[in-house]
Amino acid sequence: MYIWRMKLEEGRSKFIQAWGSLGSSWGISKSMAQIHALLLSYPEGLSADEIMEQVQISRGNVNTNVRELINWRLVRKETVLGERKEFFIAIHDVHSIAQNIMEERKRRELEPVRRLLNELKAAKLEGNKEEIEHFQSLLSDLADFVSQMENLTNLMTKINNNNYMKKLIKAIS
Amino acid sequence: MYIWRMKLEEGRSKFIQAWGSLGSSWGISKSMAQIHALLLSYPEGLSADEIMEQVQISRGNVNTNVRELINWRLVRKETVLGERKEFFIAIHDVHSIAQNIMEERKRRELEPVRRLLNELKAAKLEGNKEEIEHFQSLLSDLADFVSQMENLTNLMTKINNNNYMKKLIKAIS
DNA sequence: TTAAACTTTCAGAAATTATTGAAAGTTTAA
DNA sequence: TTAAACTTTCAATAATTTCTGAAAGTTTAA
Repeated sequence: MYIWRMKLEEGRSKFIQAWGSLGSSWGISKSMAQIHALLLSYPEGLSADEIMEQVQISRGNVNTNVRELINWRLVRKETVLGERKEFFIAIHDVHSIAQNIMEERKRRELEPVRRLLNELKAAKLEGNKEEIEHFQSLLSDLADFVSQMENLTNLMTKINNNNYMKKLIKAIS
Repeated sequence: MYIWRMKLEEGRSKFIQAWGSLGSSWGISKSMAQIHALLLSYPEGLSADEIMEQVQISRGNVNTNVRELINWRLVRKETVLGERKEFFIAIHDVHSIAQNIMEERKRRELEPVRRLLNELKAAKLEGNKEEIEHFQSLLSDLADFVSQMENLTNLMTKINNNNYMKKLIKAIS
């Protein structure tokens, strides 16, 4: 692969831009993904003004999306002694990032499915016998699938904290 | 849990509606998710007109989204002897569904990340030494994470075809 | 061939989601 | 207290995504 020279700032900015468009395909707003990329790329915390400046977005947008990143536990607020304003610093440990994203997605995506399936499973259906059987077997298959996904995300958490487990997974997969 | 009576059609329609809104949070268009839910709930294939009717969407929308479902390998075209029109039938096996969704997401989400990371890794960065070190260690951590996700999706494929493996996962997680 | 039956395409409209920016709210130092 | 420094909110607007429907394209039967 050809090697070229690049200013750190240029690399960072490429990373921020690219992470932003990737965010969209992950169902995350561009600004949120860009702020996250920016904060990941800095060892230390940045203020709202610095984020506005670097990502070129409004104050309101920074506020909203930083709050969201904090909800996802991907970013923490930091206060610096003698400074009035708040600083925002990313969680830098990739294992924690992965785990927090997984947990949030489980909560947002898997749990509503489970609720729906339980609701439908609880109903006594009336109509064509074969069609009902098909529909109910669909419901039960989906419920199994959801459980399996949950097992798998739990497994991922385990892997993250355990190098032996990581090797085991690699070996059997 | 209280048990109430419900017509099959009503249950199906609830399922379609709910799957549609879940689709949105999965980054899938509502119509695509609804069509998929409809087709999953029928043991046999449906024509474009039947889909339009049941999901209450336009012909163009059906055409676009059914094509997308076929790209994701979640639906197949079917022809019925003596019928001019095409029918669409869902893949009903939940393991295949899961596997195809995983593969498509891997392709769409993980691969672009890998490309970005490789591009940045290949550059010789110039600037503050500590900041560069931090940035590069971020890149390498992310690359590790991507590999681990890939291992995990491969593992999922294995699990699906192997009941022993499924139990193993449940046991260790 | 023709024309009926069907599928595909795509420009414009509608719906949804993200962003701005200014006003309101809060905290702190003096 | 006051006022400066900062954060939050949210109505209006912009950007993006999805959907419609009519026209163009294709296939098949006669």
